[in-house]
Amino acid sequence: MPKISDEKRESRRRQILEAAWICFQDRGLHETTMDDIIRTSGLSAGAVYSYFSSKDDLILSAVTTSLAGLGEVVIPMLKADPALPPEMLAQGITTAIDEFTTRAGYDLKRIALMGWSEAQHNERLKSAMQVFYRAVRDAVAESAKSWKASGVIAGDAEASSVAKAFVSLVLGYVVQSSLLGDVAPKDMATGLKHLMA
Amino acid sequence: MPKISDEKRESRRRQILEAAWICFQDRGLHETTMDDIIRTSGLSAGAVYSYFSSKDDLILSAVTTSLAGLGEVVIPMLKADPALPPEMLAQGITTAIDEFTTRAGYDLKRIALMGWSEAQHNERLKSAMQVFYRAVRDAVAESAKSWKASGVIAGDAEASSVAKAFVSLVLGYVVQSSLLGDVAPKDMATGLKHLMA
Amino acid sequence: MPKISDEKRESRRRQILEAAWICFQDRGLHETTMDDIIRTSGLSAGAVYSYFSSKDDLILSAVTTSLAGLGEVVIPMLKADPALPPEMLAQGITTAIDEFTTRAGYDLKRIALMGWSEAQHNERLKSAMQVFYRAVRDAVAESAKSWKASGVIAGDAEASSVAKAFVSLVLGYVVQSSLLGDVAPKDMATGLKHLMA
Amino acid sequence: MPKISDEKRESRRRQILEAAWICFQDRGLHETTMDDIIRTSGLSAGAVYSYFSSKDDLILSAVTTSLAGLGEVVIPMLKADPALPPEMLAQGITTAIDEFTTRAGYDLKRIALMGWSEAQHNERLKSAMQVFYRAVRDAVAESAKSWKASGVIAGDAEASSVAKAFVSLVLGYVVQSSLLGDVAPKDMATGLKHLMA
DNA sequence: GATGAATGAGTCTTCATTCAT
DNA sequence: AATGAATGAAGACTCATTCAT
Repeated sequence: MPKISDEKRESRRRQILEAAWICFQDRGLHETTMDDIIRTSGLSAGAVYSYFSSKDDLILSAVTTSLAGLGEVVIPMLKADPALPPEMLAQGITTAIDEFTTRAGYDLKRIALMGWSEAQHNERLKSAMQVFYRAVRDAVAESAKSWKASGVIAGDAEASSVAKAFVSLVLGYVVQSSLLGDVAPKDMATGLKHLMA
Repeated sequence: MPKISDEKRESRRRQILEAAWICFQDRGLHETTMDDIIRTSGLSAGAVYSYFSSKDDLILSAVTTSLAGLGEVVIPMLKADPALPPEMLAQGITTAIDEFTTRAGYDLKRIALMGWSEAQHNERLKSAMQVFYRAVRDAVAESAKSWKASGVIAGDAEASSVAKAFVSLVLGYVVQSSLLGDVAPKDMATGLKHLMA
Repeated sequence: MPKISDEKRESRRRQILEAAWICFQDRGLHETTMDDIIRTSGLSAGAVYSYFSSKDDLILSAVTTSLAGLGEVVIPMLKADPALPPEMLAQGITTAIDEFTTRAGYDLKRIALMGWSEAQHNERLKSAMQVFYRAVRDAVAESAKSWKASGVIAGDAEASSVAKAFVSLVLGYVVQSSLLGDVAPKDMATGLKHLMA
Repeated sequence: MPKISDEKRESRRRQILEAAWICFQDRGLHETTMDDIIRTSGLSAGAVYSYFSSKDDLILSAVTTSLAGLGEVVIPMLKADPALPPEMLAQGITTAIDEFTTRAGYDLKRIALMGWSEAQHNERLKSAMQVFYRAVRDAVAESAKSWKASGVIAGDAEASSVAKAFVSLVLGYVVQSSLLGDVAPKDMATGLKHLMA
């Protein structure tokens, strides 16, 4: 029995994660049953369990993997040199989120929302998410320093507060988009700009 | 035991809701069992079910009641005349949220977060939440018009985009507060002000 | 507090029994809840329990009372002198059953059927029903003796077997009527007559 | 544990049905708990539910399967050519019922009785039973035509009424047997013969 | 006598996980 | 390696009955 190749393993994991995303966003993290995911993935129960040790593991992986993918898109934008000005960054990040999260049949934004909720009483998930969001916020704080240096914002502004407010704007965009569905990246950009005028 | 008085009924409902809030924020909406709530409330299963017809009903009531209470605090602030300027409104609302949501033993902000997640696949809850958040956003849009009129923001600003951005800031505050825990109303106020400078 | 009069008590019992008949025939003996009966009767739980000590008691009373009422109609017919000939008796009894059991909103035949089923594992009810049906069968056996005496049937016929067959015909009429609904007393009379020709 | 064979599946279903018959006749259809059946079957809850989707499904299957088995014994007798004369048919069918229904530890006649009762408020069961009993009655009507043709009964007899009366006799036998327990196939045969003389 | 809110044991059913094949 | 049938603990909800008022 030859060992399965690494690519094969990776593609199987992906296949299961994809199934999990679909089910989770359809039914919620805990209302989704392992059987839902198993059936959607097209694999057997045993197979799924050989890739993910438990449902909790699958939840953690589903949320953090989606976050990591999003990070790959967003972080470079934050590290752009020269730093993008606030309203362009707001539009850029929210647009990137929209583009990255909107998949065939599901929307990872909603998975993120579910992850925040789940993290309230799941320490492992909470830690993983905190690492991610703190990294994002730190990168925004760096941008804030550039903004101060280049005179885009006041020189006595606190980078950390600016970063917190900016991150709120983005997180709130995800909430509004998932819950009300009538917001666009443009709203964040122009709204912020006018609020800033 | 002849007919119970209306106040008594209301206080019993409250007692159950209080128990539900504690359990929900501790264990999550679906990870909480009815037995958890029943035990925490100090009542019997039958009694709880005579006030709430199902767990779903209890989830809906727990989330919407907490939202309604919050609305009573926030809406007047939005309707203040003359309208509070943006950064003061941001600080005022986030402070009010903190004060209203922080209870003995639990934090309703986390219940809100769970509600957003649950609303993704619970239409009744989603509708109820949409009504609330749209009302809030509409009120913010009214404030935005005042801001335009009084020259606080540009005359050609779109009130709706300004409202969407502002609401994002507040919603994002709730997320950041629940997830990272290191944000204060002051951050939103000063962050916004500096972003606006 | 003056004791309630006997007529009043009797009419209350009747009221509850009537409610029980309606519910039982609608939902079945065990699928009917005490609350169904309580609500249908228009009385309070306590009131119903002051007339019937338990649900089992109510089931027993509902079935036996309906049987007793039926007996009052059927027994005289069986004791008619001179005895009615078989096919007229068959038609007479089944017609009487139809007339007695068909009430506004329910049909006691169905209650009888439920009683037979319940009696399979309810000894008290079984005994009560056995007393009734044996009495009926004994009366039929008496008629059979008259039939032999008057030459309507063979002189060497066994009255007990004739009675058993005749009673089967009547019981089977109840089953067929409740289950298939397309039988009439006339069918029993003419069917029997032709089978006898 | 790869796919189980069809025979294995069938035998497992049988095992559960057998357990259900035992419990149902002991305790009644609704007084029997799923746990009773589960324990009696020797399987686990999950296993039982993988063969029968609900208690209702199990009730329906228990009753209709027993009916179907009985049909396999009785229908050939009704279709015998030349047709058996009435009293022989009566004795034949009731004897077949006795032989078929009496099992080690339980009696399917009682299950039939419970089925009739249950059918009063269970439409799916009612339909299934109606199909069966109508088929039986139609076959009896065919026999009645033979009887007319061969002069066993009057030429102007109505086959349908004769069939209805005959079926009543058989159904009533089941009732009397289950309720009073002192009837034998012979009683139906001789009782009918003498009633016919 | 009457009321009806409260009790809590008991029921059906689900579902994460395992392991014999 | 893979399969999917089996497990059984746990969960939501019901309902006969009681008893404080």
